[in-house]
This record gives sequence, C-alpha cells and structure tokens, in this order.
Amino acid sequence: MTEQSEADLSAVSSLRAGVMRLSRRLRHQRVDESLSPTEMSVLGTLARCGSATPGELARKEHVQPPSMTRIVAMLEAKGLVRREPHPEDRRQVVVSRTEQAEAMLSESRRKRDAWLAALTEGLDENEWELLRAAAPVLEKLAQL
Amino acid sequence: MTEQSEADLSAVSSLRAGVMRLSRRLRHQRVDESLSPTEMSVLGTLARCGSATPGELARKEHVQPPSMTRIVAMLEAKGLVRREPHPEDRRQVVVSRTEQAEAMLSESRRKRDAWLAALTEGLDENEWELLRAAAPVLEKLAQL
DNA sequence: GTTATCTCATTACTTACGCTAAGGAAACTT
DNA sequence: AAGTTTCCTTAGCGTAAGTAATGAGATAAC
Repeated sequence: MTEQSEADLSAVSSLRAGVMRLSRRLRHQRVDESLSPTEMSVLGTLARCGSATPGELARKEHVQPPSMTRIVAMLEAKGLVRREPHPEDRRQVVVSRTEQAEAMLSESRRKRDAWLAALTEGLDENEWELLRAAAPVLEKLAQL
Repeated sequence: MTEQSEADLSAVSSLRAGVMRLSRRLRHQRVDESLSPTEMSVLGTLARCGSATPGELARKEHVQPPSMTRIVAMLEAKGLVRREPHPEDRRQVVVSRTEQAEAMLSESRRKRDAWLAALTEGLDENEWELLRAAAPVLEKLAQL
C-alpha cells in the first residue's frame, strides 16, 4: 500500500476524525468511573501478558516511563495491581494483577454490556460487522 | 443488534483499546503542531457545515460550551476562524472559516500524505480495506 | 409593560493526564 | 574498581478538558 489515491486520503482523514471524536466520548463513557482509560488499558494488557515490567507496559501503551510509573502507582494504591521485585534484575519491577482486579473486571463486564447495547443501537448489523472486523486492525495500527 | 454475544463483547473491548491507543498516538502525529486535535476537528466540521454557533459546535464535538468558547477563541487568534453576530439572536455568535484556514488545510494535506504512507506501511491491502470500510462507521458511532 | 425565567456565550477556577528533566540504584564494561 | 548504561522513580510543568458562576439577550407570564 504505497499508492496514495484520493480515496485513501479521504479515508485516513475520516479515520482520524472518527478515532479522535470517539476517544473523547470513551473518556466519559468509561465503564468504571474511578479508572482512567489508560489504567483500564493497562489492566487489559496485563490480562493478556500475565505480568510485565513498567518499561514494557510503557512501550505497549505508547506512554513515557514516568507516566507508567504513576499509572502503576495508582493501580497499586487501588489494590488492583501487585509490584514485585524482578527475580534476576533488581532494577526492574514485575507488575501483575491482583484477585481484586480480576473481580473488578468481571464485575464491570456487566456494565459494559449495557454500554455496548447503547453503543450499537444506532448501527445496523452490517455496520457493526465492519467495525468488528476492523477492531483488530486498529489495535495493530496503534502498535506500529 | 440487541443480542450481546461473547464475541461482540470481546470485539467492543478490542475496539475500545485500539481507539484509545491510536488516539494517543494521533495526538502526537498531528499534522500541524500549532493546532490541537480538537481545533483541527472543529475546522473539519466547519468545512462540512459551512458555519455554526459555538453551542452547535460544542454539541457536534461532544465538548462542553466553555471548552468550545476557548477553542474558537484560539482559532480566531490564529486567524483561522471568523466570529460574526447572529443576524436574529444577538446572544449567539456565528463561526466560520477564513480563507487562511482554507489555505492551511490544503497545505497540511501534503503533510498528511507522508503520515498516511508511514501509517499504512505496516498493513497489507486487506487490512487497509477493512479500515477504510470501517472509518465512516466509526464517525457515525462518535456522533450517536 | 414589567418581571421572571431560560438560553447562549463567556470568565474564572480546577482537575486529569500527559510530558521533560533529573536522581538513585543496579547491572554491564573495560 | 571506575565509568557507563539501563531501569524505575521523583519533581515540576504544560495542555486541554471540565464545573461553577456571570452577564446579556430572548421568551413567557402576569
């Protein structure tokens, strides 16, 4: 995909606007009021990876290390995350979720159901299918 | 789309994470350093609507009126937007783009080309097609 | 026709969340 | 053993949003 057609340009413009607007709304429609979107995202990442160091998390979330330090500190203060010394390298720290995070996440899944219903009410089946197919690509794009 | 399958739940979760991460990156990859993403988005909205009042813009961008007042003030200070009294209701203000905004937008389109190339380099044709198809739906979703 | 209420834009203040710069401890390197 | 690098952290700052309160103009009620 090296050729830049006019359609591609307008598509990327549309994508950009859509992502920015939707992200602004997501910031408010958050399922758990006490957790910021990035904190939520970190818990999701930990769900996939099991555990990770702050540096790894910062790279995955595309955030600077100091920001991740604060996010991890917040999550630890809320009892959602555990910080343990790295077994081999004592500079590093290993972050993992607590049982409480597990419970909180499954609890918030019900709330997400309601939000999802409201979200997709305005979409027809075809539109939702398009979005579903594109979601993984969006995630890939965010990681490039 | 009222039925909430397990696949739908995981899809919305993926969509959420992807949008949030990508928006964070977009915030940095902005084509014009001097304009915030929302300011850019407002210019885009004005391109579609021609002109609008601050209140209308605030509703469209899902931002509180005071924020839109400040955004419009910024844009006016940069000479990208014009504020004129409403012909019928003197409480209201009509905001429209200047010729300078027109020039700036078409100028920044070239920069967007380069960003687009870098953006889609890591995607194959099929992935990009999925994204292209989903972009309008994303915009619709953001407006619901 | 004056008073009350409502709406729109604005001002002032606060909050949220990112960043850069700088520090301290542990690990490599020579 | 001293110097350099890497990782996390602390401190301080900037941006962009939000809430609460103000003022001016429109609409409604009496």
